[in-house]
Amino acid sequence: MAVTLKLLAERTGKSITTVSRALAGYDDVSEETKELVRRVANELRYTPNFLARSLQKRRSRTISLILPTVGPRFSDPFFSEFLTGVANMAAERGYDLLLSVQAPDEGEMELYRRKVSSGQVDGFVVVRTRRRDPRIEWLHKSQVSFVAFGRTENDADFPFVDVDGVKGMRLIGEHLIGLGHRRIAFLSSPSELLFVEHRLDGLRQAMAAHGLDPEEIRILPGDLTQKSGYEATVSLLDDTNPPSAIVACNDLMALGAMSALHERGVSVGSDIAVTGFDDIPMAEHAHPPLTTIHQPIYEIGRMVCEKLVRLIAGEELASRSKILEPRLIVRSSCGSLRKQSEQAGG
Amino acid sequence: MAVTLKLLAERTGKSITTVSRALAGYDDVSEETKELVRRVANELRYTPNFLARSLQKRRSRTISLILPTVGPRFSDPFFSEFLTGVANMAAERGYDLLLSVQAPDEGEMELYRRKVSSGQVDGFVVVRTRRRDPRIEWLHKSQVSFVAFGRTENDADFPFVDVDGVKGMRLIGEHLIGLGHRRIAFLSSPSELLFVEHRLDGLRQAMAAHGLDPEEIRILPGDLTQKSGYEATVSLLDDTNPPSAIVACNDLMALGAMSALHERGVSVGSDIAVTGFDDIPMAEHAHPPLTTIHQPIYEIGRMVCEKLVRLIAGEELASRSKILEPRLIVRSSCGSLRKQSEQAGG
DNA sequence: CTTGACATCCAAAACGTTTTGGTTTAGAGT
DNA sequence: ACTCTAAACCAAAACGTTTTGGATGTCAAG
Repeated sequence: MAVTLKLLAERTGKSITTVSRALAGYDDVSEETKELVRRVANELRYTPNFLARSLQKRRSRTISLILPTVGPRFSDPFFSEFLTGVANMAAERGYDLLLSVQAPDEGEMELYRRKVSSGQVDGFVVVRTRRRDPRIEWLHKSQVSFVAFGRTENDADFPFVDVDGVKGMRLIGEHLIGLGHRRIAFLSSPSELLFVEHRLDGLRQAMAAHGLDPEEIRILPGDLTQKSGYEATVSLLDDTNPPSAIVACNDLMALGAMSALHERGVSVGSDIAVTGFDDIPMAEHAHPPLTTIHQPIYEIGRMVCEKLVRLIAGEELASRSKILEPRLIVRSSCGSLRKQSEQAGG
Repeated sequence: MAVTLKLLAERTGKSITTVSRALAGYDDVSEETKELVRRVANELRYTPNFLARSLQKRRSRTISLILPTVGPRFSDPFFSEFLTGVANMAAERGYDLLLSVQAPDEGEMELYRRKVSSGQVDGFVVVRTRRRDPRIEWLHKSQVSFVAFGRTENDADFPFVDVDGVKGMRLIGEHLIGLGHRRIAFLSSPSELLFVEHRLDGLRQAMAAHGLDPEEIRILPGDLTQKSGYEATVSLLDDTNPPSAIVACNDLMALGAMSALHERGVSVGSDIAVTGFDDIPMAEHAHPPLTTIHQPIYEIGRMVCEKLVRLIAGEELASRSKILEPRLIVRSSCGSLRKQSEQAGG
């Protein structure tokens, strides 16, 4: 049925070894023979059996990405773009991408272990890193190739790509303080995720740098979803002394906040400032467009994957880790500068 | 290094055959031996080599999803949820998911072919079906297992899951006409995608059912992105006789339209009605919340995957295809009923 | 004592590659 | 005539499973 080396050997009158080596381009095969083999291989549309090859080479040219979902359903606007970056780079380098979904529980580590010891994958892309991350500890200890998107608290030196969240949120803070905001609320999320901590730190640094007390930041819990941004904001509005600026730790929560504000008739941009973080596609088209920090998420996906492929190939990485510079995108959700001066003038 | 059947055989003093059959639960192995083998396998943390097993069984227990991206980057809010559905069901059934990204060009079919003939995957999930879809033609002809999300024009009877777009958009049409709208614009996209055609048909049917001329629908080109919804709407607003309702063929375009309307100071809901299709998470939190058609996208992912797994296992499918009933979600982007009556009263 | 049935086990082949460790042949050098 | 080298080739082993087709031993029935 399938076209195998055996068939090619019969058709060319050569041995399986020779056919194999001809296709692989070894120079102990004559030019004529190579030509012949290639021709017949093309005619019969020969495709090497991936399983047999991987079994023998003990390399599967496959990388794994295990998505730590919380509920059964989740919706991360980042996800598709990051994944496309990873998948595109993987394809360019001749790798395949095996995707799994697994809640961060007891089963999680077992899944990692099995993927490795079954010979299925050569390495991992780790996403949504946690403060103390058992995945990274295990992968590091087991000497399995991996690259993370995000950092952890344990000081183990492992390869990762991340955006400088501290600096990013400092930029947001500076921007808001520059616009005159003093009463700031921060829409947070479970502190298990380290990047949230980074972002809050950045905001605190900006406060401190301007002689303001970082303790004055009003911190509200959330879980990164629009819904939780909405709910947190509703509770804020019932307060006697509501903040003049709402700093959300991601865009989704910022959009939820804006939704609550609209509902209450509070005008975003003039009555209150709202900022996000991530610059998801929706941010630009929100109403009003959202001031936020841009993360080049597609590029990050590519970088993570490229590092991983290098690692698997045994190359030395010039730099194990890379922290990207954040970029402040000023839109009108904090009031445009023009508006500010108008207000000052009026 | 790795724990193999050979090692287990040595440790238990049995043959490789017996160890293999013990673990597989055959009843030509004594209970004691099974117990012994299981114990040792657990102690040594034996994991079957996936590649060797698949090679021998000629089944990889892996399904493939090849994402037909347009540009290098894309952002589909559906994607993450659909994929999670597929991946979750795959995991439940003991399957893995291999993800690739490939533009719909010459390379596309070659990729499908290679995945099959390399023995890498047992079947495919096909997404974003096109009117005449070479992927489906080829898979059908080659007798490869696959399930599609969406239909095609060619009448080949293949398994798919889809939402009844005609009916969905008819519901939207009825709703708008019931609210008194007559001048309707439709934000379309390249007609290569069949579902867009279905949706337009539904709108036409609603018009015709109420004695209105379907030809009166003003159709504007687009490409399913917010940006194109925005641009189409801007061009509409420059018109002398702008429509009273904008029907977008998906939510993203509807959000782009709303963004343009806000910018021009047109009030969505009272001055003009806007509708979407899909019910992405953002729709609920838009300003105003978007009236749209709900698609249970996570469930669809699960259904598609389950059908595929069944097909691969050689089970007869009770129903090869499934067309889901659409559900109209009325929010306030067309004006709330209360508002309507207020207007009437004033 | 033979036969058959049954329970338990296992050697070898197979899946399709790549790698190892050769062999064969022709021609050059001495 | 002999050895050496280089070019071209290939048989067999290996990767780790599962399956095929027995083999062996025990016990009961005849």
